[in-house]
This record gives sequence, structure tokens and C-alpha cells, in this order.
Amino acid sequence: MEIREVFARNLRTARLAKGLSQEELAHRADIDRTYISSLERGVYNASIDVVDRLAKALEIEVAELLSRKKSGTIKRH
Amino acid sequence: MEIREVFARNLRTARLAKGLSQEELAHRADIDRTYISSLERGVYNASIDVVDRLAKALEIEVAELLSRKKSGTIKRH
DNA sequence: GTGTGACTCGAAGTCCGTG
DNA sequence: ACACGGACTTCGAGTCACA
Repeated sequence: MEIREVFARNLRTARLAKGLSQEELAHRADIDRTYISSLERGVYNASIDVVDRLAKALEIEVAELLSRKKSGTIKRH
Repeated sequence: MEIREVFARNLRTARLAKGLSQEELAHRADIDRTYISSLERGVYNASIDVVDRLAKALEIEVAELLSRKKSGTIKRH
């Protein structure tokens, strides 16, 4: 699984957990609205400074946006 | 402190901890030697897939390369 | 074994709009 | 409130020669 897809999923999850719209997050992180949309769809490999800005805007750790931690990947033998 | 500087420091620290030269790491991560050099000097905001490849080559977590955790920043007021 | 400037090129990122 | 597209600019990705 590509890191940008992991990031895409984590970003959307974290944003929704905070109850923010893409536009609100975009404004907080000073990033273009449509670019946030692209990131959540896994279109781009974001640079670490946008990841950093997003983490700050979401008040979470950078690691939380890039973690591959799975919840439903228990191998059933 | 800019995230790319944090990354630069952590990358160099992690590489040396593994006892690797820039050349060896470059070979393992399939990245140009001089580009690794640039990253360790904080020239670029690396994209997350480069960070991901380096983390794998170093056998560590992505978070470890991006963490701002300080060891010597205890404020002595 | 590493730092650096110069270079090309394509992806990152912005700004306009539409449904 | 979001997906998606086009046109645009900026900057990271990647390589080379040289110190």
C-alpha cells in the first residue's frame, strides 16, 4: 500500500474526527481547498511541510497522519 | 523549527546509528547519493514517499524520521 | 565519503471554474 | 460541502562535475 493512500485515509479520518470541512481545514493550514480534496483522494505525494501544517491544523501528531496502523488486518490464518 | 530541518537531523542520526554511509543508504533506498546529502542538509521538503523509502531502508518507522522529540531541550528556566 | 552549484523535468501546489 | 477539470507557477526529484 502506497504511503500516499495511507496518508489520504488518515487525513480524512482525522479531519472528520475534528468535525472540520475541507474548506475550514484548508483555511487553517493555509492550503488550497482543492488540494486538500486531492490529498484525501490520494492523488499526490505531499511534501512533509504540508503534512506538518495539516497536523498542526488538526492538532495531532505528524505520525498519526502517516501511520500504517491497521485496525482490521488480523490474518485469519 | 522547520520540519525539513527536523527531518534532516533525524535522518542523519538514524543513518549513523545504523553505521551506514550516505552511499550505502542511497543504494538501499534507490536514491541518488547527492540527493541524500541534500536532504541531510535540509535543502528540500521531501515528499512522503521519499521519507517512506528511507524509513524502510533504515528499518525504522516514518514517525521516527519526522518526530520533533528532543533529547536535550529541557528548559532550565 | 561528503558538500555544492548548475542543470533538466515532472510532480507539487495554486487559482479559476463547473456540476 | 465536495469532486473534478484546465491552466498556471513553484519546487522537489534526480543527475553530473568538481572540490
